[in-house]
Amino acid sequence: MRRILVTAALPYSNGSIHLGHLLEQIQTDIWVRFQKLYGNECYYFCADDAHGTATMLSAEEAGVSKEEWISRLREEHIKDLQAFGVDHENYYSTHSPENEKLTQEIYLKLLENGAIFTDEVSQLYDSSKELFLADRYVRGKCPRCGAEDQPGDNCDMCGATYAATDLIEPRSVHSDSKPVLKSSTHYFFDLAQFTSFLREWTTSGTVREDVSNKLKEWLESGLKPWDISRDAPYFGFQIPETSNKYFYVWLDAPIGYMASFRNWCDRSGVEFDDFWKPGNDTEVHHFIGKDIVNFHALFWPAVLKCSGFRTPTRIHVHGYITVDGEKMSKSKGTFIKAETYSEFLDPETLRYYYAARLTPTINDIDFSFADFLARVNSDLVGKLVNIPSRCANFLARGFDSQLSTELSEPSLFEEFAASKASIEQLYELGDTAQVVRAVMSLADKANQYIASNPPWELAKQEGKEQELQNTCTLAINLFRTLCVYLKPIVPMLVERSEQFLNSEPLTWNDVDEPLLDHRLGKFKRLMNRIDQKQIDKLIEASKETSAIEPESDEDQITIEDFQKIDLRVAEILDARFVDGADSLLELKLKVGTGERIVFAGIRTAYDPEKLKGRHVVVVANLKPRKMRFGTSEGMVLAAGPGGSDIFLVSPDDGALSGMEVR
RNA sequence: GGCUACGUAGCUCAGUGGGUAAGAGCACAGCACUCAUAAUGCUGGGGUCGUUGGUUCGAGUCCAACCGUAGCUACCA
Repeated sequence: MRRILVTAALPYSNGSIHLGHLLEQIQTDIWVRFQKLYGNECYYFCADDAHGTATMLSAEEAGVSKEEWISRLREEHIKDLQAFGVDHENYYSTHSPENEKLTQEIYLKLLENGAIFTDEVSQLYDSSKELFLADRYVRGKCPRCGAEDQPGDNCDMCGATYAATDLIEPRSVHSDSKPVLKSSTHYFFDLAQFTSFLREWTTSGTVREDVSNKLKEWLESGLKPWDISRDAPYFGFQIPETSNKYFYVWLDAPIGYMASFRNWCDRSGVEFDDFWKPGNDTEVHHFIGKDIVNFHALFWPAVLKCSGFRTPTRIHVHGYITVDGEKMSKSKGTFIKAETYSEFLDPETLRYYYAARLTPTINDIDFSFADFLARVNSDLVGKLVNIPSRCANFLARGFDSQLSTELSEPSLFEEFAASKASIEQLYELGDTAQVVRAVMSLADKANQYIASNPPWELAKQEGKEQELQNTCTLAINLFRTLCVYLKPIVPMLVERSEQFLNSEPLTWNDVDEPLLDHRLGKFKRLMNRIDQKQIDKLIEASKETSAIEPESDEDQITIEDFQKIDLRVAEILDARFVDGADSLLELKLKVGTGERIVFAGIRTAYDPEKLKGRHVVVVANLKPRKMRFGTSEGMVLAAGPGGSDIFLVSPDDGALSGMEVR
């Protein structure tokens, strides 16, 4: 049995979890769940990355303490990740006593081993804010192409790279003031001492070849000292024996992996040293995005090596996420937060889609809504869930949900089991795209089997009862095998399937032994199809209101157009649920002297009892519309994206039913 | 600008050390079926493999240049 410690990169304490974080967290979670299901000892750790200038300034802007700020975000992050079934042993924070202790211990080791030195650095300084400015926080005209408002490291317009001091008319983004050059002592880690170690380490199977090729550039152009200190004010850990120097956030961030683990060791009984001291046969795996390879595959192993810890077993690097072919955009509604996603769509659909797209390469992954809809509906609902759905009834009706004592075609069951070894390999490599393809091709075979031994025909024939039961038994067993294979990817769907199978939680080796002579649970719908409308709502809700683009002429209406709409104040006389409608409430409205019935899609946000007596605004001359539940004679106005965020428009006190609104 | 990757049917991808006539799933069209969430089964159309040039008896595969996309470029994290 392997003993494996796994980490995903630390989300920064400066914003919500979004599709990008989820790609990595889900990828890692799938890998970990596979290892556990397979029978290995595997632990998954993460944390919020709390330090740095950005969190410090955000807290200040929000008017709360830094501790309050990061603790709020951490709570939110944990909640979001749990909704997507991401199951960490511990989700900690880099701003923790364990991390401070480890960071200082490691620093002192580096110092003791002669890898730390100091040097004077002159850097742009915002004297009104009394803050040294990272290149990112200085903007000005590009020295090459003259483009306005470019950051201090490279130009977004022409791609030039330069130093912040080269910018024309530089200004601090914090105060708009002109920065001045100021000198200060910085602490450096002498990375060059580890050149030959890193050359060896990066080419010994710890990273894929494409990643090590990229790292060659760093190694061959000569490793420079790494600046690991920042001047006060800075949010981080203070460097021992200094009064105003702090550790750069990227020094303590990866140490946060260890700290999160140590914090958990203290309550779980697992030995910290088993995983972090050299000479053990345990494994450490980091999952990261391609943007932070240098920190994890150069700085981090060198720091570990120098301070007497073991180095990672493997660094798994993934690409970036784009949405419909473009970078996520707040104004287009493609900057999708975890919370918004889970409001409109089943989080597990994202797990499946990501799994279907993830390979071990650093290629970017495009979240294409059309592809997403098609894959989830066609694969999970049309193929997989369809199998029990088409057999369960026959077993329930004729056989009291009892499986037969033998399989009609054991060879087919064995064929499914024979994929086990190759699927293991694919999971281990992180090629879940191929796992999904392999499993879906098996699901096709299961459906073909049913089509060529049609239960609905057997059910009509006298004396074919045994054959019918056997056919359905095999189909259910094929489904069960597929559940085992997909369990790391869609654990919640498989859990519902386990309830139907009326069996213990499935384990990897269950694919070898069929479930026979066994009573199934009641079959319930295992998964719902995705409706395009849900996606539309998700995009709408993700659009930031402040990012609304100005209307074009064609979208504008005249005052005459507007006057055609008869808006009236109405009093809600009665409100009640509509049977069979998930989102509708039936409202009885008093508009002036008349009464009318309006169906409003506000059930997810309002309790009918609380609506009685309330005044709202209604479109009074809307053509009545026949619905399944009755005729709706108007429309009440409300704001918001939907779900629990619907806000009825009400007049101020004093307005009377029937009054015109204009 | 430099570096590392990527570019194959409408979409997502597979194409082993260059070698039969470029594959799969989805989407689309036709047929069949009606157990199943308009699910399933069978059949079919669709590609100058980013562009140009080169190496070779032979190139999607190797080389070069160019175009496009992404990331990095050590002080964003």
